[in-house]
Amino acid sequence: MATNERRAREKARRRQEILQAAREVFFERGFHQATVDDVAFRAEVSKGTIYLYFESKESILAHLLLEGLALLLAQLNEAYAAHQSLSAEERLWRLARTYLDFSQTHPNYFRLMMAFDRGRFREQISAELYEQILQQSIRALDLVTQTVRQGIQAGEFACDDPKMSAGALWATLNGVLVLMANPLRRQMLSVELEPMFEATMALVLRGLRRAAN
Amino acid sequence: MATNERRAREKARRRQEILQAAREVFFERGFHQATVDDVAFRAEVSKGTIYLYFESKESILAHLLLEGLALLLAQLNEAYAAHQSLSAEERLWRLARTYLDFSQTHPNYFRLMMAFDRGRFREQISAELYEQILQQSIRALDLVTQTVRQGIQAGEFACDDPKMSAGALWATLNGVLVLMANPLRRQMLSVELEPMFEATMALVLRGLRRAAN
DNA sequence: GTATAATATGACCGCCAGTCAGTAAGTGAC
DNA sequence: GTCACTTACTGACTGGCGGTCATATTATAC
Repeated sequence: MATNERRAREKARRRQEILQAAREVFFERGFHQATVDDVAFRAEVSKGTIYLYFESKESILAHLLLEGLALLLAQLNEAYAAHQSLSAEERLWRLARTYLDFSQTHPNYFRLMMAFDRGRFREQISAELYEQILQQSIRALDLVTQTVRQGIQAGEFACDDPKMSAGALWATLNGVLVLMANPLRRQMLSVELEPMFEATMALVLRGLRRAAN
Repeated sequence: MATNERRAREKARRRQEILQAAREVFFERGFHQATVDDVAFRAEVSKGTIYLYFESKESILAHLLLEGLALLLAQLNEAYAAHQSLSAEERLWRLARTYLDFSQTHPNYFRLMMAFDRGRFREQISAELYEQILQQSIRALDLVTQTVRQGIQAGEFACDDPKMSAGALWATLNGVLVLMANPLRRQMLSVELEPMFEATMALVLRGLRRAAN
């Protein structure tokens, strides 16, 4: 009875089609402007069907966020793996730049990530899904933690808690990216994203270095 | 014709009453859960009246945000003015701690601030109101910039762009506060807000100091 | 070919932000 | 006091949307 398998495959494909449609619609019109009917129309499916595959509008968004996280993680992993021979500081730079790059090439996914910790999202998706997303983002952070740890072992960095330092670094980058995402803010600070990003990274990494250096 | 004055006064009071009701309702039930009818009921006014005083639900929220910003600015100004004799680094600590303190004692206002740069808000309030909010937040940043500048002049800090450094510092604090606002994140990082905040500040300030130190 | 299960549909519901025709209260002139 | 007029307020109503469910359609099994 291979029928069941085929069924499962078709079901999965349908789900992907809906997700694809949602990606297009949400990214084109913005989550709040987009309606579930829009998604249904784009997916060539009735609205009811959407709800056979996802619990809610927010849940669809959450799955898109997971996609984005997977993408980011892949890029970070690549950056992490590719430069084992470099100094920890240089590798942190690469990781950070990968993140910056991601935020620029996939602004929609990035926006989703930044929105995740906030408000409704948390309340409107299932606990498992929520935790899944959190887990993924922790994985990204672990790459940073590992690198910091290696930097400490190599005597490059002077700090006693790599986890905390990694967290601080991560929070800092998020802070900069969010702050600078707003054109009017950039204008008022009269700085562009890249220089600000560079300066902030330099500042924090300087703080991380051994005093000797 | 003092009548007009009284009229204006009454109008202003009504407005304040609505704002007061909105503050209570929004903070109690959350912005999205709360309805305009709730606010109207609490203000003992019909829904229509609400819309005589505010353009939209979001606009009410924006005015609450302005309140919060005023409160924060007052506290920052106080902290800034009170410790002129201390070192720039110590004064940055005080400013940062004031901010941390604000985020804990007025979590609702703080949440509003963090939400401000994101999504709908920007799209759903008037351009003037939007810019007004931005201006206020820039004022807060200016206190930091001033302090950094003084630190440079005093030879405490080694950096060439106080504005950028202040921006970096500000972004960093925001990043930490947002990241650590989520209980599950704290759990996963196994750090509490305060230690993380301290560690991050220490890290950045270390980066700011003259190498000599 | 028929019984059964799996999928899909779209009219419908409840909710809510925002509107507007209508009402009430206040004001100034005489 | 009352009339004309302005200002302030009201709440029933509208349109739009997320989500549901009774019904229809299609596939499968025997």
